[in-house]
Amino acid sequence: MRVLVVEDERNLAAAVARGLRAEGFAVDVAGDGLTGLDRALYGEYSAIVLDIMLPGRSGYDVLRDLRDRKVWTPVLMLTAKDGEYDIADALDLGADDYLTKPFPFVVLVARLRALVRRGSPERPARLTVADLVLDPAAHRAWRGDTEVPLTAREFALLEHLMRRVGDAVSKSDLLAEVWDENFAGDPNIVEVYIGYLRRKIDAPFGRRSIETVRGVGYRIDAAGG
Amino acid sequence: MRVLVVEDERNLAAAVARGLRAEGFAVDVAGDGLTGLDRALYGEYSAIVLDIMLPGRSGYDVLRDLRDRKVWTPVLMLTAKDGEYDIADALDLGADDYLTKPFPFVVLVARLRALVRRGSPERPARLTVADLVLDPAAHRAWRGDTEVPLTAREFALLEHLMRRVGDAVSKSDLLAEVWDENFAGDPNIVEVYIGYLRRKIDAPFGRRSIETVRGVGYRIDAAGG
DNA sequence: AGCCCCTCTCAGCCGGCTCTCAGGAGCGGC
DNA sequence: GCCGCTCCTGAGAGCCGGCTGAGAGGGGCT
Repeated sequence: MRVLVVEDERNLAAAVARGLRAEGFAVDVAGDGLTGLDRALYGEYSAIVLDIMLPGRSGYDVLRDLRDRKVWTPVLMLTAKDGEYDIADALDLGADDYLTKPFPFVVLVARLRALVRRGSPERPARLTVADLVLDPAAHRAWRGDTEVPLTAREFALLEHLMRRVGDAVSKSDLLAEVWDENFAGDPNIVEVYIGYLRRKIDAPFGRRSIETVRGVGYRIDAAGG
Repeated sequence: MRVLVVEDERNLAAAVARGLRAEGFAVDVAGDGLTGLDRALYGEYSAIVLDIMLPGRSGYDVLRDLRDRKVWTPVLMLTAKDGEYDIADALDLGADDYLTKPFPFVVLVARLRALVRRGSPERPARLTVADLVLDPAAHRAWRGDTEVPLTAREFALLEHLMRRVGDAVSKSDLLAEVWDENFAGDPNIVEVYIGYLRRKIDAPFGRRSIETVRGVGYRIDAAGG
């Protein structure tokens, strides 16, 4: 679940990013309209949080550009209370939801989840590979009939692998999309989390669904191991 | 994921090639417009990174030639800042995206990924020669119905030969593209790995798909041996 | 404040992949 | 038949990639 936050107030942006990450989203931040537009065009996001008041190019303009270019990623607009900008215009332009600052963080999360769920109706609500089932909206996972509790990070990693069933997904890909585009830490973290996942969804069930493709990355097989 | 980089500044070309390889792309480099055009015409690329300022034949010309000949591989143009060349012209000619030098490497990667995603929505087909099957995305190989486990190097070598079915591929070509452009070690390594491959995909099945072309290199025949 | 859990770092271990080397086999030329 | 060159192959060393346990840091909840 990848989210782009376009917000120039650094403190707010950082707080939102931190919070969303804790909720299991992968978050990119853009500090102005231009970079925001750029990222939105070339990244693959489940949703975009877009401030209206932005230096350079307003949230309006960014949104219009996006829709003009046939990018239909769900957009949640952020507005200040003063009402200089009209939220109705934004909705006309193709925004999917909005929030007035200041807002409780949990509301943001709830709306985002709703957006993501709505925004891709053609996508099945649940991911299934063999007897592995993932419900991204509910954030729950099952192996057969037994539910398996996963942490946010574990869940994001498993979701990512399951969305690309059959493909060998490179470690750098995983780092970029489950962690952060500019993740600077030890790439070993991926191995660590693969290990956690295996101990939760494989070992107790005598399975082996996550295969290591040495020198390349990891793969979940359609057969399900 | 195969990418062609057409760039005359050797340092930049090498740096880009190295970086992209680390990101999991297979990279070919051409140092001038003519060889660039040649490769683009006869190679099978997911995307092309094309500098505009090139000796011999400019990136413009290369792009025009390509499009004239109905080659629609996504092209990302590189321009220097001075603006002697107009990027609008390039886009008119059928470029898909552009970057102004100098650029952050991550941006290049992101744009390339976006290009590849847009440009080839259907999953890249499997490579098939007789009953030999290779799935580059999944990184798996089969002889008939039985899967054959290959190491990263073996896989790259076989993929390379299969992409040039029927051609005799020279040892130096293989060294440059499967190993490294500036590979310094013993060229005998190719023979060694051909041996490994034969023992995995041929010997157990009583086949002989990799033929030695003495004094030239190796060839996989369309008939499949 | 105290506790717990999640996340991430670090270091050590292990297996096997990659590569080197050298001797032998095969092929072609004379 | 002999010689030279190319290719093949077995053995083995080194190294790298991946796995794991231990533990620190931090945030949230009680």
